[in-house]
Amino acid sequence: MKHPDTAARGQDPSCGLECRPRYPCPVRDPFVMRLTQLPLTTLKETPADAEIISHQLMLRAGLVRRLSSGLFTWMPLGLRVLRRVERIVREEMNRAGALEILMPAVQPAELWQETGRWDLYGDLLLRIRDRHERDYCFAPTAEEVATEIARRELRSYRQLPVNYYQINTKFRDEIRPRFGVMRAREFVMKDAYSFHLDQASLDATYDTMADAYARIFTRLGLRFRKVDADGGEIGGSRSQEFHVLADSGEDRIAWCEGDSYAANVEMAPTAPADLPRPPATQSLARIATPGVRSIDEVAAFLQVSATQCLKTLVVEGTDGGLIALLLRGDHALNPIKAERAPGVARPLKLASPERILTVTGAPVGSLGPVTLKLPQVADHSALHLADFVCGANVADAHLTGINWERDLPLPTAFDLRNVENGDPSPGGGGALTIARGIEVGHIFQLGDKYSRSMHAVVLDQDGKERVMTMGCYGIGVSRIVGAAIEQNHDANGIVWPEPLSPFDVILIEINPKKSEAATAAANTLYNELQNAGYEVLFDDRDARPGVKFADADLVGIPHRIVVGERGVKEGKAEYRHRQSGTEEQVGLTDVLDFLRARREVPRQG
RNA sequence: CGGGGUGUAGCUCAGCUUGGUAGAGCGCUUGCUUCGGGAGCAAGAGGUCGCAGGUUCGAAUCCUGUCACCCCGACCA
Repeated sequence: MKHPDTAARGQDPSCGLECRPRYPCPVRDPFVMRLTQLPLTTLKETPADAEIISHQLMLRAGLVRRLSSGLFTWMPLGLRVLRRVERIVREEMNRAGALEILMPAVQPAELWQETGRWDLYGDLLLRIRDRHERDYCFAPTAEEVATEIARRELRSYRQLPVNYYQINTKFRDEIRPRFGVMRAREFVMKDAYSFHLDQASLDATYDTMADAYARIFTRLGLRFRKVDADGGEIGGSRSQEFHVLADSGEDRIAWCEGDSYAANVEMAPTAPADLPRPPATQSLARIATPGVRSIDEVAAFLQVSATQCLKTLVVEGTDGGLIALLLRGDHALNPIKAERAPGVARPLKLASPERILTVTGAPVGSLGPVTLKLPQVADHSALHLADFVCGANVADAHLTGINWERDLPLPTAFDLRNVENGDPSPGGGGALTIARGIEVGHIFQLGDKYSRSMHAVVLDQDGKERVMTMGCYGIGVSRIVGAAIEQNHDANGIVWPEPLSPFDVILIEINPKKSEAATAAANTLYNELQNAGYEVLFDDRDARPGVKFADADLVGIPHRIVVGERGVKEGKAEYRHRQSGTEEQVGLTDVLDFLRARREVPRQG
């Protein structure tokens, strides 16, 4: 039997069907918005396996439940947040001229074999076999399918450019899922794929997408940065990431206010020092350093700063030999840069301690460039050292007072290290700031990597086949929910930005069984708010006030209206703003006007 | 994959060293009293102690294996 979904807001709840009193008719409201009808399970205690705050709060507030490693069920409140993110993403993608489609989440191996990714993708790809023993995968991304669609549908340059997108579940069999929905194995992603006749068209769409992304994250109420990024395996010339700023982020990004330079730390270049190297003041000496291995130990033992030490890392070379990489003691090797250094094998691989001992005769903790019989590449800042300290290539001994050119020749100079807070910006506008970010968006220019291998062509003006050039553009929809919480919470729980909150307003009635006048006032207000277009969560539970307040704070709905016997006698309700904590008494009949003044436009529908 | 850790009630955990009838707090149910920031009292429901072997008169506890989950690392359009 079908429920007539006709009960208008604010009207008699009767839907014309017989509902037994114990089971109130569920179609009374446009959504189930009464807490007596929505089994919300909040947790006072933090579940043991939740590491970061967003994961803890999502579990405590009943937004998601873990089913298995990296797999989550989105519960009613959480799903509403996810839908709000999707909605904004969808609106802005449509506005930017992209076309929504929905591709299969399960994809045939043949397509992935065409581009070679069936073999290249490795264990991250979840492979499935059907009853006919045919191979499939659960899509971690959809370049192949999008390209397949384009090569079948698009015949003429006149149809270009086209930008297809979808919002769909993806699966990546992550080695280690963690941080709740932030690095889940199954997740919701918006992915878009654009097709062009030439680079100029690709550039235009790429820029349009960059603008759309900025609009999306701005509308979501998030603090974010767009940064230059490494294209990674996906290839292509231009690539930028959008990061939500949060201390728990897995990425580090660097930017400069002075010149608007911004890049992932893995990308930001360092330059040779402007100033000449300081003059040598010490003479070379050899010191016994029994048991001293790490830079920290060396610095402590010799009473020098780590910045006076030279770090020697040994990696495998392209010719099968070893190469020494030299860094200042306090600097960190940047693997992506190191892979570009002359003679270094890709992917970067540190040499094993055993092999280093065999080849150099010295243990890992006692290496240094002086007398080292290996090709050497030095970071710019390592070459700026004077009177520095390093291993003596003999166990338990270090050299001090070393100076370039006097004690050893200058090796090849290269940019090998990560930038650090305060390093000069490549843009020349001052010092870099470094912060942690959560990658929530990534845009790429793919070029013809996929379209060429899959022969995705159109005819140009001259009737000649031209391989289309492609861009792709991703947004981690479910990850955004976690990232937003990382950025917006306090000691009492989540503090949703208005556009993301599962509800616009939470209405709390104090002691529902005590005062008929208060109950009537609360129900009237509830209906009025709904009629005005607000999505209202009505806490009509027969629970103690403290419990309701605590739940309201935990769930984080931005605007709270409390109706109780005390206030109703004076014709008042109480308003509280979740973020600022400010409270005000508001006349029961003034609530709508009051909220209107405090909120952005009530959402449509 | 390497290293570390944990599996006992829905959740957080104790009990295990030294084997002897399964525990606490929170949550849940019922009643009474309460009621504007996570109430009090009383009475309840709820666990084949991850699973499989083994040792033993007897195993949550000891042994072996196995599975799951978590943390660190490597990895990550």
